[in-house]
Amino acid sequence: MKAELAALITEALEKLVTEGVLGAIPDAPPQIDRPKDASHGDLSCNIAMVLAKRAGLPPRDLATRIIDALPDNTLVDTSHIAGPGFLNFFINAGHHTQVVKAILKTGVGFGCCDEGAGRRVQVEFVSANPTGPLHVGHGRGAAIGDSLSRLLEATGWRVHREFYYNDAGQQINNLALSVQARARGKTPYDPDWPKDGYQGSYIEEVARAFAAGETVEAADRVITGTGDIKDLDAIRDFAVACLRREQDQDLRAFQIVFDEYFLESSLYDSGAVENTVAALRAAGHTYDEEEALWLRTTDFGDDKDRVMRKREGGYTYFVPDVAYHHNKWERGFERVINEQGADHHSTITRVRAGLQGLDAGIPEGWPEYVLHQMVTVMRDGAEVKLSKRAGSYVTLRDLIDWVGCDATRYFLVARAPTSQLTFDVDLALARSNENPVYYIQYAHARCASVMRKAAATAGGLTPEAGLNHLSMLSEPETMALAISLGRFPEVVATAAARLEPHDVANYLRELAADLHSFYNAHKILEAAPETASARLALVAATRQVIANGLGLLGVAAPESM
RNA sequence: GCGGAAUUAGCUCAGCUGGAUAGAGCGUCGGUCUACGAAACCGAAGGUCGCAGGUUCGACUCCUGCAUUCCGCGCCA
Repeated sequence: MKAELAALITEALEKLVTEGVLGAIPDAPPQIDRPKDASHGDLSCNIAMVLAKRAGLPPRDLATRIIDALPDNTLVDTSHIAGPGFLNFFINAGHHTQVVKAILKTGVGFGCCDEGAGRRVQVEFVSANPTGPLHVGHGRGAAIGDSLSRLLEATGWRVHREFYYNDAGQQINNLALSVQARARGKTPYDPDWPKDGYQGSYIEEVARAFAAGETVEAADRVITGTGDIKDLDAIRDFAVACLRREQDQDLRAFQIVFDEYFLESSLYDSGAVENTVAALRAAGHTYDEEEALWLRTTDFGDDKDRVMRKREGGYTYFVPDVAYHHNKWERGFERVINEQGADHHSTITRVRAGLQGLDAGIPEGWPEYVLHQMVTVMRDGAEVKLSKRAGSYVTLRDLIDWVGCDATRYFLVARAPTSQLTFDVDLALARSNENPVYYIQYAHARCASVMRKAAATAGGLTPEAGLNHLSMLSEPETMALAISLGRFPEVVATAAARLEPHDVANYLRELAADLHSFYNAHKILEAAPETASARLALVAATRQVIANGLGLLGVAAPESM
């Protein structure tokens, strides 16, 4: 609807250009807003104020000229000039309700567009190292990353979901040593417990399984424990498989599916790391100093240069990081979006600097990043800091066990990633209007219930029949609901463009409120037949949009609760 | 000290990339079930948008300082 109006206004501007009132029309399409105040119409435009100076006319005079130049159309009922020069448009009521037809016809596809045109985007998220169960921070990353992926798919992108992990570094070594110590019957309280060892009780389970010779099947590997507690390599392989399986289970419980698990070790095996170093050297961005090899990242906006190869010989972690992202580029992803915790903020400059240093024609702002802030968990009015199994942090599994997958996903994705999140367990558990996820799901179930009732009634009331009587829809609550339904495609497009899934959550809250208001104000099935069928069509359309929206968040849309 | 994020109603948060009288939910107060789902609805009260400048027709939004909170700042990952 916005686009239609923008086109009309552009046409009017073109006419004013030929009349010599304006020099040239602006490059960008006119900005169309939805005013908060209903008396300002359905849509408004600020173009007269924007162009007033260039036209050499007072904004209100220019506004008059624009309105007069507007071509004949069926979209706009009336238009007014208001305030300093706003154009306010009242849209024909029929246009608002026609969206019901479009929704029922398009179904699950309503809200989607082809902005991405099948281009490929990779979304990397979670990327937890296999040293323990996923914690709530990973959960936030999982919820945001998956929802982002769904939004991109809905807007025409081909999405590749990827999970990257370090399967060979010092942290993994600590993991192996911890398991070995547990296998030898030691506890974290013993004096010879490994330094920086992992203390959670899950380590004990791994040790027991290894000793018992169990076979572990994870999403990307299968390993059998040898039981030889002196063989650190065997323990390492087994422990990694165990923790990967643990995380697989967490992700499955959270309804997240990845297309690919990418191993850091593969970058060494394939020679990608060595090739990256060689390329950076060849491009002349490196130098030797104090027996180490440095990358001149300050050439690319970093505040100091970074070591690539340490004095003792190994590479620092950011070298494989650069190799990994070069690999992503070579795989042909036009866009790459990395969803990470904000504590990894400093890697952005380094990775981008490394990629620029390769002189491979990679754009400066590539890859894109979405960073989320910390999550704290509140229960019974106090912060929860410990988990039974993991010890030092609250796990994603804890949250899912406490409040369920739907509420966990909704709460973790409903806030802007940039703001710190307090997860209120008691609120997420509440089965009342305190709880937004149930509020939205209830709206969906309510629609489904009305539809069931209609289908079971002898009168033959169907949403399809209602499509011929949409003109019966007229009351304020009814129109408000129809208008909200019409916003959905804009919400999806904006949320995808800004990489902000929480827009969808907010929209659904508002849509559910509109549905409930409508429902309480007007009888549906007991109205006169034509009105009843039209309202039933509106309800069916609402159910569809709520289902589509919840789908973008990875939250279920129950038929009954 | 440097970099990033945040600061909006008692609480938790939105605010459509600069628009009109700053919005929700919870909580508080007051109403609505012989009713298609009351897990709902309707109404009321509640604000110096952290502070101070600047940019312009117009600032919660952009710029510059300052304050406070969180996160980074390793030849760890």
